[in-house]
Amino acid sequence: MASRAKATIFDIAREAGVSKSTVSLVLQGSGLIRPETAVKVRKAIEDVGYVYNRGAANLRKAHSNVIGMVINDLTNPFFAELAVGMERVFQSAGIVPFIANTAENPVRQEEVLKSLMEQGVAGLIVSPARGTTPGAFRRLEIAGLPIAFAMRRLPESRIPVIAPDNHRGAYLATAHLVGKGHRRLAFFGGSSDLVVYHERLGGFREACETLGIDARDALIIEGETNRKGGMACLETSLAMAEPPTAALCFNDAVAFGVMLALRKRGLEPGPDFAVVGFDDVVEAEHYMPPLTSVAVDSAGLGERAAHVMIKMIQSRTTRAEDHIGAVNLVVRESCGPDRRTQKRPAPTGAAT
Amino acid sequence: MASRAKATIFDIAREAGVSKSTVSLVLQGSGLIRPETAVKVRKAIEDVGYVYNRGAANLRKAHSNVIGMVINDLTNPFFAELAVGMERVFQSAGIVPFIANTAENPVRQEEVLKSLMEQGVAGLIVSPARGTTPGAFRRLEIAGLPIAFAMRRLPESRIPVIAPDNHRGAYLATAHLVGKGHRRLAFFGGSSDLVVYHERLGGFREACETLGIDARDALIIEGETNRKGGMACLETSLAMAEPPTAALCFNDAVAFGVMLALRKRGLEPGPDFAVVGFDDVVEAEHYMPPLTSVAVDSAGLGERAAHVMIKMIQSRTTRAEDHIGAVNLVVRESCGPDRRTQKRPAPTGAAT
DNA sequence: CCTATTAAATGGAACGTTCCAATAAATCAA
DNA sequence: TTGATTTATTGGAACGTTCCATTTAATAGG
Repeated sequence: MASRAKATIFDIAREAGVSKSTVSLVLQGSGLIRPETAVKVRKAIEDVGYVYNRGAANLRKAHSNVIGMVINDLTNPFFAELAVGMERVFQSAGIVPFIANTAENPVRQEEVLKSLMEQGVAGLIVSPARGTTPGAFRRLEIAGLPIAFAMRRLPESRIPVIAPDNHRGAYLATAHLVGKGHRRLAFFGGSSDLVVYHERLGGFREACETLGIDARDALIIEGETNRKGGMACLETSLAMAEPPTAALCFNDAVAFGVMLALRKRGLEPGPDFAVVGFDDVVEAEHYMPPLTSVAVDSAGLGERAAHVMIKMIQSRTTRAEDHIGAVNLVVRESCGPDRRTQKRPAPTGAAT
Repeated sequence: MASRAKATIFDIAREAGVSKSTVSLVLQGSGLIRPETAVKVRKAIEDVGYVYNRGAANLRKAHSNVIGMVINDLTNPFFAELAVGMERVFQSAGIVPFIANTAENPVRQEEVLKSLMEQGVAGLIVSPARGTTPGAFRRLEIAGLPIAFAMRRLPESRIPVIAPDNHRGAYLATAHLVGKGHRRLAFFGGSSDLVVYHERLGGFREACETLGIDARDALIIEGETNRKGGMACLETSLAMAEPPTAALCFNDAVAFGVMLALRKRGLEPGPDFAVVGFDDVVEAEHYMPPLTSVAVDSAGLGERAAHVMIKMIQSRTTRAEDHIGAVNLVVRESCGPDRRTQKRPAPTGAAT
């Protein structure tokens, strides 16, 4: 109820019988003030119910202590993990991370970015929304604000990126399927407006080529990056003359959709059709059957991104090296051997 | 690279050949300035690469335009939904919501709250971390800051709450199980340091009583509110002399764990043991079998909470009515009839 | 006991806005 | 034309800090 006018350092000063400057000094933990004075002041701070006004302080101080994390989809545990990882390291560095969600909407992203700038953030970590225009960050760049991309990157941009090794992940997964004897491989889900898509698809293609598999474009089926998209992909693929026997999915959500659709058709994921996901979200382990997936350690990438940002801020630069995080294929039970090729002669050996 | 000293309204003023006051006026979209002047100024704003300093503005203005949303676990899609719902309405009200995660840690929560206060937020929406001490918000309350709790409440507190009707949800779910013929009902997961737990358990108990079921305390098994907790609960319950035939789970995660553990024992969730969850997260629909659960519409509650907050801010009050959101039981396939009681006479009718 | 040195505390200007009171310019009524 | 009114624009003070240059107090050196 009360809400009497907010207390300022002047109120503290009066209460403690010192000057405002002295109060400011103890607020900053300066060693210049006599311990007994500090105690006195701290008591006054408590008594008047003071809350520090960081906005006023930032008016004078060179840099603020808040950084913005702009996430494209907080609802996706995968990105939420990323945010949580970042938070962890920022917290222990005395930096306050504010999270904002763009809901995969570039317009919203623009607004959010503007707000964060106005708030005077010291840096920005962004997982850009799908459909972000290449120039969207140009203004922030020339303003000299440290920015890093996490998880996703923009087509042509000099902004440092912290992301998993999508290419290699896809390669590993594809090789795994080939090792199981599959020859008709599909790539399900995702769309070409995402750089990640090209990276993962690139790994898939390279693996096919290297291992002597014919990667027909017809089996590369774009789609939504969720369960629904996965279901749709499976349906179209099975309607083909020569349907695939296995699929690498753009992400786990797509993979779950594929498994759902298989079940609906009375097929058993694994024995009847091999599916591997990407991201290795927590549910992957608990699904029926447990999903083979490429683990990317998003929390770890978040931590990494936070460290990069801290370094950028400290060295007041806007440049940093990219960081490509290691991935590893977690083999579970969603990939049986190909029943057809099984009877045929041994698979071709892998080059490289 | 550049980062020449930040442009201020004075720079704009010089560039446009007007006074700083004029610039301030156009910045606020005042109707007092001549349109042509406004255009001139806006051009200058663009030219000098100006970014508004909200910190400086807040120094004068009564209230800021940012509100803080403090979430106990962003990793849980359930709470993430809540945040997303709030964001939606704040955005369209010109309010910038900053999300902070406490990771269910009261200490962290304290820090986060402090930061948000220092940042000068206009209000706070909080889903308090487990183990929050009753006095944790006392200071903020007496500071006269509008606060609302979402999803969770604190034992004794006058702060308004926006939460689902946990009691009724649990009642409905329990009645459903009884309707299926079950007589030995268990309540799995959760712990008594959560108010929500008491609410849900209360609904369970009331339903048992009303429907003439003997709710033995032995069958109320506390546990972690995740898959692991669910698995543990099932194990302990099956080790009993007279094990239950059905369970209401504290939330969906617990329910998933229960189903997992059933499978592991060669039992089929549904036919062999009925399980119902709470929250109705997205996976519930897609699980094997699809999980019967109490839907709470967290995004809707988030929107509601945001509206309440906006009203509190506008009417500069710290009081508001609680809002208890409707729930509804989504019946899917995880609850078969009790095989044992099936052969017995018809179940007792429900009173009330 | 006085001066030089160090330690503590202080006043004032500055940071980038908003808002009020005041001015200047334009319009109107007579 | 002149004063009254309205419309646009402006200077100055204030907001709550930090930081620098000073002042004051305490201590040491001779």
